Amino acid sequence: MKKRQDIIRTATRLFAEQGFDGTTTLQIAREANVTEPLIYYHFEGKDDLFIHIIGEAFQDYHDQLAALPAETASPFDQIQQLVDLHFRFIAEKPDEVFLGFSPCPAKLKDPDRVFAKNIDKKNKWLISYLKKCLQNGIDEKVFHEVPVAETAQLILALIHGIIRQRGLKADAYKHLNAASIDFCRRSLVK
Amino acid sequence: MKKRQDIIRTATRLFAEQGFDGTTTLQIAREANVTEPLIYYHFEGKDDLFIHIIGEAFQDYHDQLAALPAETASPFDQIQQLVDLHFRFIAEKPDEVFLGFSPCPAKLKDPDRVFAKNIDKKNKWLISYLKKCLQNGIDEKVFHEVPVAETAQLILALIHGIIRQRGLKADAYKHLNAASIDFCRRSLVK
Amino acid sequence: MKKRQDIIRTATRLFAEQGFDGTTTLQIAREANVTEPLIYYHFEGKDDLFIHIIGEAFQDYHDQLAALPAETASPFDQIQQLVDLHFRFIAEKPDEVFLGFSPCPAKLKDPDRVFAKNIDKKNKWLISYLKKCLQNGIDEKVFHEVPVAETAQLILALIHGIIRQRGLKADAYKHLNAASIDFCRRSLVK
Amino acid sequence: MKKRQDIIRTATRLFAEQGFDGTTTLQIAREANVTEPLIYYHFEGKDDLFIHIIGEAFQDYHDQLAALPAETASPFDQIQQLVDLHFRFIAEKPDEVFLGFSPCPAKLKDPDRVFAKNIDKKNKWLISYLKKCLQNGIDEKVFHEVPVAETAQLILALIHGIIRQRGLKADAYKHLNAASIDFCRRSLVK
DNA sequence: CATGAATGAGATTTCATTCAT
DNA sequence: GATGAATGAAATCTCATTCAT
Repeated sequence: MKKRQDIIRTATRLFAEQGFDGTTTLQIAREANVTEPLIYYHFEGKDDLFIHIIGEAFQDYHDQLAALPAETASPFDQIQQLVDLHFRFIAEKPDEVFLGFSPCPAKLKDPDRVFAKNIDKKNKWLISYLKKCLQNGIDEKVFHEVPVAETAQLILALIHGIIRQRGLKADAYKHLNAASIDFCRRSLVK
Repeated sequence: MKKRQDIIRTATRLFAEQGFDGTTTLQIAREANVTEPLIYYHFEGKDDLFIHIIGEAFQDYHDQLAALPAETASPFDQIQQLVDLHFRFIAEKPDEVFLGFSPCPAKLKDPDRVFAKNIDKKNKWLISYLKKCLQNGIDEKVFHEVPVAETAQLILALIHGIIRQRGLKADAYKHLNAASIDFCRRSLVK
Repeated sequence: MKKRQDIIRTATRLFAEQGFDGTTTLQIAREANVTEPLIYYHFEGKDDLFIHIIGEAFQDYHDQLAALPAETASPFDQIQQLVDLHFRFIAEKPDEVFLGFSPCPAKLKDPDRVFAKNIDKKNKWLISYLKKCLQNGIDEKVFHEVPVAETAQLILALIHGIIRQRGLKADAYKHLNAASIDFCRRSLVK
Repeated sequence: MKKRQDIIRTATRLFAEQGFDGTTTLQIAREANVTEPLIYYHFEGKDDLFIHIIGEAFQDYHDQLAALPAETASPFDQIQQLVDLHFRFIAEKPDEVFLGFSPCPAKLKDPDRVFAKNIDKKNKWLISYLKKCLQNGIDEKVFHEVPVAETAQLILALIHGIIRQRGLKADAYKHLNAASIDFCRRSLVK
């Protein structure tokens, strides 16, 4: 059972570092100190292993998104919570987040497009959340009159861009987090 | 000679859509309406084809970077020029830019790490450019007192994030461009 | 193009000798003096190779069945023609016939059950042909009053049984053919 | 101890349905509701399990063959007894008989060719038995003057052919048995 | 008896690349 | 320039079998 975790941990790292297609099952096995067939004992195949990893990451992520204080907080607080959440998640599980925000591997036989739909849904949810916050802020006259759709897209792009920057230290994320919040606040709040 | 262009065009698109490892030479050949050996007539191999594509994109990109009005413009103008440049480039050659800002394929035998070094150099140049602009702005008291390193990284992340968002229409890029500039201006300029 | 035929010939023999599951693609390649990937160049896979072989055999067989002189001949002549046809076919292409009368390999992904349906159709056709001949013979009072369904099944079993006996010489088939015809004639014709 | 029987029963069915090579130990275990290692507790391996099944079937079969009333009966009675015996056996243990009359799996490591020799011996015995009966019948002027070797082979083929027809009901075998006996009698007995 | 976990050997398949023409 | 045929190397996956408990 420990070896199963070794496989998952190693695969997560390698998939994030080299991509799904750039990672071989042999490499995963070697770096996890197991034999190749063990991967097939615990998972149905390379695809299944990947989907399992993504699934777990999504689960965790969605739980945290659902726990966001939706109504009570002020518009900017809500945005800050969203940004903070992502920074926390990045610092904690950089590989998983990276994979979760990467395009679906072309070869992955995903007949029901579970994968693609999840990403799509997640992006739509984030955009919708940001748009709501921005609109509220504008309506309440606490935000400048920014173009809502574009600004939402832009903040999301900022988050994406930070996720893609891998290999930062925990400290660096903390400073970057603070700078990002300040950057957005100055731009949005009157 | 037309077929050579077909190969390059098709390969560029497929590499961007599916990644280097996720794209086979057979697929490139089929979608370009040529036979596989023709790829090897025009290029030394898959790696060479990829490097050629990246190289052309970099060339173009570096030329445009070099043409940025370094000294004369105001600090924010300089930042705007950089952002605008990327937006123009994205709208014009989305696949090439996407590839240029993607991590190097793990399997690419790049003994001298030409590829990796180029990316590194490019990122360092951009960060350094942004830091210089920000420092100037702060020194000239036209910018707020932002943390220079983090803010540079953040603006770069924003650009990266927009590059990763593929599939937008030309019009969408225009609006996003304007919104981004305004967003940054409000945040930076006193 | 010659090598393609070598693959087909070798595979036919090996599939007949050892069964589909008992034959490896490496063995086929070795005995056909080609490399394994060449099999995959000419066919989509082991399954496809097998289906191709069966398909060709069936085609040939069906054409010969269709050429049987249905109406004109006397009831026993019709039966004789059917038996003779099979003996000719066995002597000529023992492996193909053997495969054509074997159960479908369990592992063969045959989603549309083309294979199973073909065998079924063929058996039904043969039984129906034999029943018609027998009924005609009985009605014309040239045959004994045998139970039609069972006797048809029995003659078919005889043919099957001979097909399963592999490794006979051409001469042996000739004598067995004659003996079979005489055996049936004595049993059926008054 | 019950599980041992479950393994044997399931393996027998699967080997008959899918062939030795087409059946995996995992499949046997699953369909017998046991775990794979239990198969290895009760048998030395897949080969051993198969040989055990064949062995039991042969034992039973040989005992019945030995009990055939050799000398006392009339020539045709002897043939009838042989045919009846097979029909009884088929109706009772269709899978075992089917396996007993199938070619030896290519992969079965059978260094002493026990398996192959058994089949050979059995076929030779049957042919020799039938030839003796036929010769006796001809010598006693109760049979037509048929070619002995070919006719023996032919009757054996008939039996083989019926064995290969799987999935018939008990009733169907009864009728087919009667029809077969009548068919042979009319053909042989003056 | 019984099992969950693990593995060595090997089967099927893919793919970048080359050869002969 | 261009191609059909072919291949070495390696990737994914299967399977009979064993080990530790």
